[in-house]
Amino acid sequence: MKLRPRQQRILEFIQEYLDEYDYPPTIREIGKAAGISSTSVVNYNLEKLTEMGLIQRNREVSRGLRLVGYLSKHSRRLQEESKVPLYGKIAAGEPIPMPVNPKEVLDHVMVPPDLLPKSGEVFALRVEGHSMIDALVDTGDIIIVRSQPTVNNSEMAVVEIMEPHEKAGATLKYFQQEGSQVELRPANPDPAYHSFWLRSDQVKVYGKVVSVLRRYQ
Amino acid sequence: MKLRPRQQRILEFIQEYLDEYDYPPTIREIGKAAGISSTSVVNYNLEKLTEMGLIQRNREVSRGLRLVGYLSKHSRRLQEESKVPLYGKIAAGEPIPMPVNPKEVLDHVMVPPDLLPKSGEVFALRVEGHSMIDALVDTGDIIIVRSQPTVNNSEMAVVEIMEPHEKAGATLKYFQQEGSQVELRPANPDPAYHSFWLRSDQVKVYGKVVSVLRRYQ
DNA sequence: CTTGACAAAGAACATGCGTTCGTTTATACT
DNA sequence: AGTATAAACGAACGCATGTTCTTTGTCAAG
Repeated sequence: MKLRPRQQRILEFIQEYLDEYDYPPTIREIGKAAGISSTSVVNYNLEKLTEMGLIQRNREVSRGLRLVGYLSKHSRRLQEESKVPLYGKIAAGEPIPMPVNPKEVLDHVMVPPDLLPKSGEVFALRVEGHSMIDALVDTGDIIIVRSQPTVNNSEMAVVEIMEPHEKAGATLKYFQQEGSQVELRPANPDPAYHSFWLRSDQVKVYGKVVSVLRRYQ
Repeated sequence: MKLRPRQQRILEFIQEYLDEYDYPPTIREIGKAAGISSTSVVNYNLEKLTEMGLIQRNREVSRGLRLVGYLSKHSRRLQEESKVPLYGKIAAGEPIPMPVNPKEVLDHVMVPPDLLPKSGEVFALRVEGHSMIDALVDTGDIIIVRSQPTVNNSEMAVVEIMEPHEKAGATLKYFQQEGSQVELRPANPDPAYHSFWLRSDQVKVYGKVVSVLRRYQ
């Protein structure tokens, strides 16, 4: 059984009404909002919605209905605020081609508000590789990145080495700019990891790392 | 103006009722719950509560009241579940006397559910010191600890070195037990940091580290 | 064309439910 | 004690609101 437009409208209205008043509407209020002149028609549709499990009713009780799965405005805001999109993996090591750009959201990560910047867009990435191990970031960690087109020197940044550079791809490194030269510096004493030096126009900055989450096991 | 017991009871009842039905009670339902025989008395008290700003009313409307600051059961659960008590600082370095025991809650930390273990009590500590730097944990980090009386070898643990040992105090170390000997091993190549060897009865285990949160700046 | 299920309408009905009012009982102040 | 104010009671009132019943229109199946 599928939802008719009128029933869709009724559900919408109930939600709007709950958001505004914190208690459910009466049958007549629903009727008015959905352009239904007769209370019996509203009742009829509410019964259908009940059968479909979308609402629950308490008969003989004024405003005796609840919207299944309804979250208060407050709850929704709370939940939405702490949800950060996870775009994919970031190489801490050799740059890997990575779709930071095509903002394909693979998943969402809940992040407590204390770990988010006061302003700005943020996104999350899962770290792959060991180049930033001395910066206390390693494979498996989730980093929270604040989107910004530039970063200050010595901040940990998500950057992309642009085509046609042979090392083209995105990577996580310390960022250091001297004139038009940019150094992308790893944080690993192992000589296998080394800085990249590039012209600033070969590097696109996605943002800086603002926090790190790690789960053991 | 202060709350009379009867008014307290009314507020309680409205909350309970909302938790159960998702819509507010009628005056008569309130009266019944609060042992008030007359609807006018309920009305009288609701007016008082409105003056005090504890509820809001829409006159002439059935169930036309809202509880100021009410959070749905669902919201409260969501908020409560992710709130972890912060007991204080933990030494990653020389043990410091620390009140892990007197469960004085200094603060609370919001922790996303993905970073919490499926079961068990957890608490949070702020790391002080550099001994675990090779384990990617350093000063300022927040560790989430699962309370448990024992840990497996090579797990990162919060332990207390018991009195009357000269180094008595709580500390964060890798835990390694061989027979009745316990090694508390730091993760810092600097020789200034070194393992402690103790008899197992000189060590009390508080729990193991399950996750780490870090905020830059 | 007829039938039957579905959707909608309108009216009538029966409670549900907030309001009002006259009265009575506590509580506090002088 | 006397008076004013707050708190509580019970009953009556009336609009609010859910329910039920009859009727009408639509549309697809037989």
